[in-house]
Amino acid sequence: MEETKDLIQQRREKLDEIRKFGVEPYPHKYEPTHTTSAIQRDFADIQETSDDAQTVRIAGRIMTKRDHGKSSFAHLQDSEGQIQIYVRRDKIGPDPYKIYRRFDGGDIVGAEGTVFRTRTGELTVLVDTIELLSKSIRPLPEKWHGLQDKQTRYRQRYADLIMNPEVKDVFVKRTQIVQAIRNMLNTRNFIEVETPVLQPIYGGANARPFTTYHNTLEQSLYLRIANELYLKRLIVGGFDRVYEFSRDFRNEGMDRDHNPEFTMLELYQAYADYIEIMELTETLIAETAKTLHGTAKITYQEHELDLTPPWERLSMVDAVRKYAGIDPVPLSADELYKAAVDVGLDLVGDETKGKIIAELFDEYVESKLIQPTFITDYPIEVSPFAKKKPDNPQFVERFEFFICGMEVGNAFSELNDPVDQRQRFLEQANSLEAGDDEAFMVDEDYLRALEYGMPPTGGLGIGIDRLTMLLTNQYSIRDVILFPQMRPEN
RNA sequence: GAGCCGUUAGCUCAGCAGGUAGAGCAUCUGACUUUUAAUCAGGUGGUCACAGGUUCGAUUCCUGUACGGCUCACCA
Repeated sequence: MEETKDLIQQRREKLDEIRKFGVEPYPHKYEPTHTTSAIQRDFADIQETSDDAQTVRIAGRIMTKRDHGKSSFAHLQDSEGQIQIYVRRDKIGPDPYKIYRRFDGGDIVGAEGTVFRTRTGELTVLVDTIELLSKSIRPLPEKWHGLQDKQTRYRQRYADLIMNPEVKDVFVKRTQIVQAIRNMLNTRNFIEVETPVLQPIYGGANARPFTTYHNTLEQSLYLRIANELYLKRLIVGGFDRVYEFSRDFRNEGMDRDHNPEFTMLELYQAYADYIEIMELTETLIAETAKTLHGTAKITYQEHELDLTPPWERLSMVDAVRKYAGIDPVPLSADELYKAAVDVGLDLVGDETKGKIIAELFDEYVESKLIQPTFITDYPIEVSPFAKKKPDNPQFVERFEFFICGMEVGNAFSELNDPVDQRQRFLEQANSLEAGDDEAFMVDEDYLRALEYGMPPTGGLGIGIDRLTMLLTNQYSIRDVILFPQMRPEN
């Protein structure tokens, strides 16, 4: 980049000078004996320098450097933390010290020495030898304020991770969340599988897809918006418990809790219904929180949350009654329409009763659900893959769960009646024809699978990014995705 | 897509009722062998996001564009 040419030029000159000393600035390997945190742990009791001091070898990035003439202090940072090193000319020799003087903040070095504690009490490695492992020619951000600019932090996540250790911590936790869930599912005899990202027919959710093209097949393909229909094919095939952490892609807006590509855990369990899945859900999430924090009570922004099961369960109709002040049950579609418009809902006029209930819920209920809450029994119109309730075919056995006003997951008793499913597909196809660009087409192969017979099955999807936001107290989805989607810089 | 805000040195930020810019840190030179935001002395570094307009003169005022942030809309 042109703007830092001068500083980069300076460092390239140092690079040349280092080479003139016969030192290769980009050697091939180094063998550390300790990480910084291992030293902090193993030498916690040490007082001063001792003659039988154990030699350690560490490797890391120089974060600060304080030269004092013939000696110098610096902090090295590795993947686990930082440790101070103390470099003395009379220890390492005059020529190595000249080379060391050309090291900069950002350089990656290996150092061997003994551990002691300085006058001010900081555990420090007194260096016997130090060598350059990789010369940095681009200056790091300032040490005190670090890197603040969000744009730079998202675009140059590497610089963000170097400068802001708490960022790295979030992503370590993200991995731990996935790992905790994986362990629990494996223990429960679920099998982790992989299904196509490139799909000839997209489905399993209402969303606009990304489209791509396969040259050899000479056909359009879609990046999956969900993997639901593939996992259920596997249930048909006899995998009774399957799951996948699925990177899904939706060609829609971006905001605090939407990124065009995101990760969804989907799982399917044969012979379970949505009530059983509800129990699994609250257990999975509470246990994940415990693995991470040792407790199911967490803080998210200004809210204190208790994820301990059982969570509140509220039917969508009850929720609308409670929060929107409208009881949809006794009302006709027309009456409900009028009531909804009266409270300020913006409707076109051709909505069905179920659609209006769902709209009322989205508008007046969702944001009020702070503590973890299951909302159950959705209108059939908005749930094309869920089984009808036996006692009321206008509603389905479905739940979503909300925490801090955010939808985190979605589940249902899976529709396994192939005739009913075909009918639901046809309704979607009609909507698509009519211009609903989030509806989807008939998936004949999926119907064929159902025709072979799918056991009664409960299915669940959990937004891993949003769950990570909650469990790591991050305000934006961009802070739990390493490389969030951004417009090009230029 | 709309509204508001932002973009000034490598980083973090000031500044200007219009008169072509400052600080701290980083960097460079010198001093300094237990410092830690090291210290002391001196220096370098800027197309003030980009393009137009108003003006004798614009980094400053106006308009547009780009990128970002927040809110809303859209959206699971």
